[in-house]
Amino acid sequence: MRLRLATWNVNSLRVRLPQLTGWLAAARPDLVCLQETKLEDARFPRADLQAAGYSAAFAGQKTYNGVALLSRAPLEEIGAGIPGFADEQKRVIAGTLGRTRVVCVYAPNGQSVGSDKYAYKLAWYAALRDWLRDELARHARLALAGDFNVAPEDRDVHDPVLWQGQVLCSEPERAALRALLELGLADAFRLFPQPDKSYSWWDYRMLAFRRNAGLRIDHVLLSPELAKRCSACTIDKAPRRLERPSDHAPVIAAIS
DNA sequence: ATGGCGCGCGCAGCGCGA
Repeated sequence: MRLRLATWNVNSLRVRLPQLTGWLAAARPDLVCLQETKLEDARFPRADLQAAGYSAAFAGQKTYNGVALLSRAPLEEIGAGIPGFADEQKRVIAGTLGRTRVVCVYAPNGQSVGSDKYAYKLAWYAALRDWLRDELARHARLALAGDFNVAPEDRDVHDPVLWQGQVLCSEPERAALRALLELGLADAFRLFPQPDKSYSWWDYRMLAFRRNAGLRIDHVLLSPELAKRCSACTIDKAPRRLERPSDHAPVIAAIS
């Protein structure tokens, strides 16, 4: 099994489709988790992606959220949402490729610490953890990838003092992410030596990308069976340099 | 710095993202 697994928050699939197809041709991933497609399912560009060599499974809605899985080989056991967690927001889609289970997530942003959206974020994380515990029991080879909207540690934050206690960096959010790691999942990016100041998201404002004022909030988490087969994990900053980019860069993991 | 950008919606300017 050789698998190149990627995740990318595209911030509107309609706008980013040309960049996505260009990136697919250049990076040649086998499986891609997309977030913030912002498309109803009837508007999903299935034919364009088929022409690019990928079948798709998707769960979308107008304007907000929306997730998809792109795969060179057919996916099975496709399911949207977290079972038992009623949620109008399309944030989760899962599928199985051979013996590998892939769960694509777009975690809630949380808006600000203490807000209703922050409470929803923590409840969503608790439901995700409970479900993943069962999924991991069923699938030794499991990848959980997406936009987690949490920077795990201060080294994942360009200015930890500025961000201390803020949404995306607060201790309850970091604890929620750690609870996933405590199920046995490994942060693929940290399995390898990485450059300092590696981030996956940069604000559109304040020349943040040029200043590398970013956060690492997009992650690929791997079960032990996949982690021991993982040979690399990198953030591809090239798409963030294009005209009209997504504010997120893709993260790609190689599994052998 | 506490705005600034970019998206969708829809046709003005707002809600939202992170």
